[in-house]
Amino acid sequence: MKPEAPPKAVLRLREAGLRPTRQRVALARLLLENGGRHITAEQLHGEARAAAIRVSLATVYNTLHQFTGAGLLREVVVEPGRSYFDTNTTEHHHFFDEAKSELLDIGGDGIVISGLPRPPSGTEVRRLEIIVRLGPDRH
Amino acid sequence: MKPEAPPKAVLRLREAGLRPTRQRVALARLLLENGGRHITAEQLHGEARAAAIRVSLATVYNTLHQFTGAGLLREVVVEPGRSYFDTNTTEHHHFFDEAKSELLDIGGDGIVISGLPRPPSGTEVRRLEIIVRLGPDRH
DNA sequence: TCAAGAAATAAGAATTATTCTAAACTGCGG
DNA sequence: CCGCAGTTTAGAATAATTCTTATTTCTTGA
Repeated sequence: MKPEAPPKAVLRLREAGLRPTRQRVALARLLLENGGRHITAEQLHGEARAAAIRVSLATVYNTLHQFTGAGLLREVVVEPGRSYFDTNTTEHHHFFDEAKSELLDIGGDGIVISGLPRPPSGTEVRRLEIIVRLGPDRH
Repeated sequence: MKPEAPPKAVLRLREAGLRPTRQRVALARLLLENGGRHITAEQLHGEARAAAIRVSLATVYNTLHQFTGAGLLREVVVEPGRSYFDTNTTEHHHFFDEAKSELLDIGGDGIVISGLPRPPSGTEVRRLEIIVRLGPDRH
């Protein structure tokens, strides 16, 4: 008799209303136990395979979207034809290095935007994102 | 003898170093003579067909990218799997209505952002974009 | 005005990321 | 331990975009 304490990932999933299945728990571990990541579905699938987690690519996509819906992840779209998922769900922004196709967080604290018009009637703001696109320093 | 003055679109293309071919001139007219548009390749192809311009989808894609490279257009990426091209190349930002999949310009004047960190070394800022994502007003 | 070479276009195949489908599997309440 | 709703899977399907190759069209210079 050893009443195992449920691992943290299992609790996070339950709180989010998602059944803690084998693959969701495994993916949650990869994602949520290493903060500050920006990862594509293919990359996560690769990491899962590398970690000997048997999970299909379709499930990786499903899971990423479910996590996003549950507020565990944030989807970031900066390149045509590819989505990144950000494990940082607090208010923040991004640098995007176009040469390396790499996202970098810009902490949300201390950033102030003034002069924005109010949204058109019938709509309200869901999220405000700043993307600072970077290229190689030409000098 | 009637020494036709070259239409404006032809001049714009020449300035940009692009040969004024039949299809480029036609697409330039559709795009540049109606300011403030946000259009996808498929949409532009549709408009061209509607205007009885015979042009292939591949050429529409090529042309949009060439125009973007030449600074006549700006590419805006807000949705996974689809690119918009913006005929407004002045400094400005966007509302994105997620329900209608529609972009709206936010004039760049009077918008001030403070508190941004400087870019990582080896890189420099190519463009700064603000995207304000909108959803239906829930009340 | 014409010919030749360079550049551009078109049609369809190919690619890439993602979503869908239908069947097999599994966590969980009873 | 049963059963079923919710999940997962493999592979097919889709959507946007890019590539390939042959053909066509600009431009230049004789």
